[in-house]
This record gives sequence, C-alpha cells and structure tokens, in this order.
Amino acid sequence: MIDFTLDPVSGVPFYKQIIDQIRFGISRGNLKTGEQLPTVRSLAVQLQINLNTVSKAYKELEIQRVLETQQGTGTFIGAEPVRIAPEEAREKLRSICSEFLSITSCYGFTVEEIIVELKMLKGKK
Amino acid sequence: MIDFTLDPVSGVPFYKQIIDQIRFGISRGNLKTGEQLPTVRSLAVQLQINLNTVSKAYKELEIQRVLETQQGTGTFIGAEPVRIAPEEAREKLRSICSEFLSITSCYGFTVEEIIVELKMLKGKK
DNA sequence: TACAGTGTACTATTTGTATAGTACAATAGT
DNA sequence: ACTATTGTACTATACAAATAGTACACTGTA
Repeated sequence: MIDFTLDPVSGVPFYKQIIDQIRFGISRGNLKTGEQLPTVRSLAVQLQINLNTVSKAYKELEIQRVLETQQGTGTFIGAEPVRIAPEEAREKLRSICSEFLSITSCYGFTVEEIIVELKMLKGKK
Repeated sequence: MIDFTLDPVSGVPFYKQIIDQIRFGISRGNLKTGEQLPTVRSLAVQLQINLNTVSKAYKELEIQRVLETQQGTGTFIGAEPVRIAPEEAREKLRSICSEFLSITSCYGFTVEEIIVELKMLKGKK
C-alpha cells in the first residue's frame, strides 16, 4: 500500500508522478507482487484529478509490464521484473548513470552527496 | 561556466530546467558575478531547442534580478548573489535522485550496483 | 557608415497535459 | 439473470509548453 501524493507546482505531469510513485514503491518493497492498486476511480477521487489521468498512468505501466490489469477486476502489481541480458543491462546502467551525473553536476551536487541521498532514499519507508 | 543539460523525460519544462541550473550554478559558485552566459542563439543550438525557450528562461531570471541583459551585448550574471536555501537544495537533490531511482529500479538495478557505477564514472574523469 | 552579433517582439502552429462527459465491456457476487 | 464495480474508449475542450519563422532594436567594431 502506498500514500499517493501529487505536487501540482513541480511541473511534472500528474500521470508521471503516479508512475514514479508506483515504480518507486515497488523498488522499496512497499508494493508487492500481486498487490491490488487503488481503482482508477478511487485514486482519481483521492488525488482530486480526473479518472483519465490515473488511467493513463496505469496504461503506460501496463505496457511496460510493471502492472497487470484485468477489466472488471482491478489493477495489480506485475509478477516478474523485465529480464535483460547482463551485457545490455550493464550498458544500460552505465548510460543511465552517466546521464544522471551530467544532470546533477549542472546543479553542483557532488557524487558523495548523491550517494548519501540514494542510501537514505533506499532505507526510507 | 556551466555545462547545460536537459532531461526531456522528466516532465519539467525546458525553460524551468535552464532557470534552475543557472540559479544553482550561481549559488554553488560555478557562475560568478558579471560572467557572460551563452547567447540565446548559441545555447539554443547547443541544447537543440528553440531560441524563444532560452529567451524565456533568461527573461524570467532578469525579472528576478538574477541576470542582467544588455541588448546587443549579451546576458550576464547579476550583481547580487543568489542564495538558495539548504532545504530547497535538499529537496532538489531528493527529487532528482528519486526520479533516478524509479528509473533504475525499473531495470532491476540495486542501489549498491548503482553506487559502484557512479563511483567508477566519477573516477574516470 | 556598414556590418555582425546580440537581445526582443510578435504571430501562428504543433504537441502534451488535464479536464469533462458519456458510453461500453468485462468481471465478481448475489 | 441482475447488479455493482472494474477498466476501456471516445469526443470535445482548455491551457501551457515548445517550436517555427520573421522582423526589429541595440551595441561594438572595423
């Protein structure tokens, strides 16, 4: 279970914020395989946004195999994480990290600061 | 001097990303008083975005007295230094790292793997 | 003066986000 | 079978962000 929250002034689209929170919730173990997510209608009411916005987030995550939806039943956390070949994964990790560092360096953050933050986010519940 | 970078998938408007990077650059001392920024045209070419988008960022910062523009000459860092509250910096770091983690977790990478990769990339340069 | 480089201003257009409303389809429980 | 609940699909609308193109104004320099 997750407490969804939206930041309307961040500039990040609502549906992307929802996507992020679900993916992050899975990675931290707050959302477990098979667990049911709020219905599109209930989450829309809770966040005071439109039904279609929630639907868009769920749909995109379903395409990415992160979620599994059953019409008439609900939306659930997918079974297995996508498997990638080790070499490809390594290259992917490198490119993502590299891009990440270039962005953080624009803000002047040091690698040490970043690592501290990452560890903190990982431990957070 | 700063290496500007845009994250097109973050959902944050380009002009806001530019504003942020300039503000943080000043706050961290990477941009000093009186220093000339890239021209609107050159930065637009560099970031592969439109001239008007860069102009919008510069204009907003000029209103905030962060930048000083002289038509026909260029755009420069204003006299009064920008001070970014520690909480804002922390929040920025947190949001960037959070988004980063949500992406990496999608590929199944652990925080430990990521940290190893970041340290390796840091040592490379 | 002439010119190159700078920022500015404006209109038009496209794209993405979000809302609103409605209708339909699949499922579970009774 | 019926009903409630779930996800899906579609059209229309509004707004912001970004692009594209063009023209203009100011500055420094040759």
